[in-house]
Amino acid sequence: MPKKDEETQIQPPASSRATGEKYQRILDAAVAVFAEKGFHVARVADIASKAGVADGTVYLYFKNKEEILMSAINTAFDAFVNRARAELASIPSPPDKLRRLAHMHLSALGSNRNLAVVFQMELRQSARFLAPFSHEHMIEYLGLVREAIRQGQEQGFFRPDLNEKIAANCFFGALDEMVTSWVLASNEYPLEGTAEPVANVILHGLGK
Amino acid sequence: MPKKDEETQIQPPASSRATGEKYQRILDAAVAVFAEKGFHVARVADIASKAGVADGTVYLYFKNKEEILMSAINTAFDAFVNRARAELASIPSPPDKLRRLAHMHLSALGSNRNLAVVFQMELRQSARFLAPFSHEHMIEYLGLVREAIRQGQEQGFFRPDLNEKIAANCFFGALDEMVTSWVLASNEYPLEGTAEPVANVILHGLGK
Amino acid sequence: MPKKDEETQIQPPASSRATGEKYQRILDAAVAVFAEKGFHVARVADIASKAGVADGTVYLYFKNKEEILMSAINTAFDAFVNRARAELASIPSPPDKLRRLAHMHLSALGSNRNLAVVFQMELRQSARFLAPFSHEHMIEYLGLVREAIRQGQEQGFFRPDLNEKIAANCFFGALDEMVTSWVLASNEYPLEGTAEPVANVILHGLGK
Amino acid sequence: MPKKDEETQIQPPASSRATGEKYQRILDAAVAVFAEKGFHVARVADIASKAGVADGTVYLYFKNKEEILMSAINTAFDAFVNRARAELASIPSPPDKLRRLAHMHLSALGSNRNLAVVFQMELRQSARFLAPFSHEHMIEYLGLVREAIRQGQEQGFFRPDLNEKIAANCFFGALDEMVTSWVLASNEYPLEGTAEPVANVILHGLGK
DNA sequence: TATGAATGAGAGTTCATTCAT
DNA sequence: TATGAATGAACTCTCATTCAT
Repeated sequence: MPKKDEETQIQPPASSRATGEKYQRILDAAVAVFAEKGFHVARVADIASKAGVADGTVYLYFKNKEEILMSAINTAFDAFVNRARAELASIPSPPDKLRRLAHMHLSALGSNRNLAVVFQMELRQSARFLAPFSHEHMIEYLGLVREAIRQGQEQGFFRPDLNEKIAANCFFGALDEMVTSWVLASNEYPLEGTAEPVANVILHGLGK
Repeated sequence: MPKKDEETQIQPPASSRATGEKYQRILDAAVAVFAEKGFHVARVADIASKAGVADGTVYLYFKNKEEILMSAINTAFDAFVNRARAELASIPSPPDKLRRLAHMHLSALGSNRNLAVVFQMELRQSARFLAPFSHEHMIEYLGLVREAIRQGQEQGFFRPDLNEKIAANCFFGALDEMVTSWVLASNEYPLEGTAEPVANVILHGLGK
Repeated sequence: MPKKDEETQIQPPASSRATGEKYQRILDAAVAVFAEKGFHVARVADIASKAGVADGTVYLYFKNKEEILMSAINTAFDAFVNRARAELASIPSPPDKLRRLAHMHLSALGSNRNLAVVFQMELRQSARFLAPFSHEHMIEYLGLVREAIRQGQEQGFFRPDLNEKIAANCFFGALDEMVTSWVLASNEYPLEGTAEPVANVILHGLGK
Repeated sequence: MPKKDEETQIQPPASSRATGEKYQRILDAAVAVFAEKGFHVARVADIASKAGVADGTVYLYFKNKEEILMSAINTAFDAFVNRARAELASIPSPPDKLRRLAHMHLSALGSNRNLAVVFQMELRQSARFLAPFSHEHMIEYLGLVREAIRQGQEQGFFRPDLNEKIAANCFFGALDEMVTSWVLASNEYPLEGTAEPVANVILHGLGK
């Protein structure tokens, strides 16, 4: 089980000031404000104010408002995909890989509600209208899923006739919907707790 | 097989039947513009221009920009849920109900790409930040799915230990991801064509 | 002798509203504000306020602040050069042409102090940093001067060994400096009144 | 013939002789940046960067951005007027004085294009909107010209009926226009080379 | 109903200047 | 002296909405 909080910690790029302390504060504030109001309604002044810096200071760390969102998404996504790839490498069984991914996915977003809100609410828009960089991450993530499914088919765990892309979408879509549902829910419950039943349904669905 | 094009036709409210033609033109233009630029970036002037009316005319039919989006979403959602409810009533087998829903879902959005884009890109935002009315539709739709699942459990088609809400999320999430994936794809393919394999995976996953 | 006030009237482009009334008010206000503060220090809000319109209204008539300045300069310059060309055509004697140009030059700017200030203070900058269009006018104007000088040389009025471009610069420079000097002077005096003595010096200087 | 390069060298005030080197570097950088972008568009950071110092360092030598421009203009103007006064004192003939001034004027600016650009583009603005100190220099310079003209009239070289101020403006205006024309020209040519013909025209114009 | 000119609040971004180090 | 991160006031331009015609 990964340490939850660090999982989704957003890290400053190497180019930043040594400490990155203010960078981090602005990024955290931005995620909170984006989560509360949505990217377009959020004002840079809100972010600065929440981060406890002057408006202009934001622009010492980020080129513009869009870059703040992109940084938040990309950093978290990057970290997640890298951790996921590393962990999967040490798991031989394809079904176990998917089960592990389900846990990681729901744990990562379940441990940082603001980030989860931003991912569920802004990621699709950003994939379409902002830098398509974030979409690359998505493709990479789905690539991990597809790889595991392919291996599962080869090793006889999953039905070989299933279209691998559709299967991956089912897996990802189910997890994604769990997060959306959790984000929109007013009552709090541990998101990762739903990983097993979801994995169960999908793995069973993929199996023979 | 449902008649595709009419499925997602947005209907004017009874009060403006007389002028329905212009109402409809504005709504269609709005969906196209929202699909192209996203709600926040779209300008009311774009919509008016695309609808071939003056800016001010838009406000004779809609209170404000937000109401245009809400009308588009609600009208389409309403129509879809009503049709879905009606169709499901005539299908006795719970698995067949879900299979039918998958077809309707993917057919409805697959037949109107602009509307699909708006649903996939704007619905979540609107559920959170705009009138939560659209979320009601979502709950209603998921209610249909849950009902079918519950019946399937009662009738022994599906595993009785599955949490019905989670199962519904898996079903809906898988379909939703197929649409998102289709919307973001550059190459064109018939969305409804993926209904069978997706239903297959999920139904198999729910089964014993 | 031309009617002074109409000489420097700035006219709206054909594309404008039929009346151009507001266009004209904004342009006049802009010239006054630019004259008072200089282009960069002048705020669009100053112009709008002085014109008695809302800030946004300015942008219904001009693309941006720079275009306001360019319009003011180009319109006045255009009108001047066209009038000058027309008048010169009816004057056979080259020295009389230059004498007439001196009067027109000083009369045009002497009848609209704000415009004169803008020309003397902003024209050079605009020639360098803004659209070089205004510089084209300058070249056109100097072309008229050079043409008259060339004719004067051919007809034996002026020394044939004088470089025509340098001679034109002397003529224009002398007039220009009279305007600058008049603009910077605190005491008021009729600018056109200096046309004769200036023309006298330069024409004498060009003569044999 | 004067030594060209030193002519327009900007000197630090006595108080900062010790650190004159950095003072000078900032001033030179400022002139270059002002010449390139114009005073208002130039950023202090540009100047600091070009001078190879930190932004804050600029403020150890100058009170503000405006003072940098004023210092550059005043220092160069001061040096020029002093040299001019000294040289004229040793020239007995009024026409020769003017001829010498023409050479000095065009040589001084012709030997430092950046400074020439700043003088031609920014001096008028600064005379009006910034410290009127630079205007004092102008009056002083024109005073030298007027003095020479007056002497020329008394000694019978120039027509006695000419208004001395207008005559001085013709002289200065012609030179000034030569500089402006040279600054705006894309092709390079030695500015001082135009001193003789210009002086020729004006002196002839002033003569009997 | 329909128009579209006019409004004016609002937000992102820049940059001269300061000051703790 | 020198630095450069931080500040925050200021300004251009946009656009949803209104209303006189």
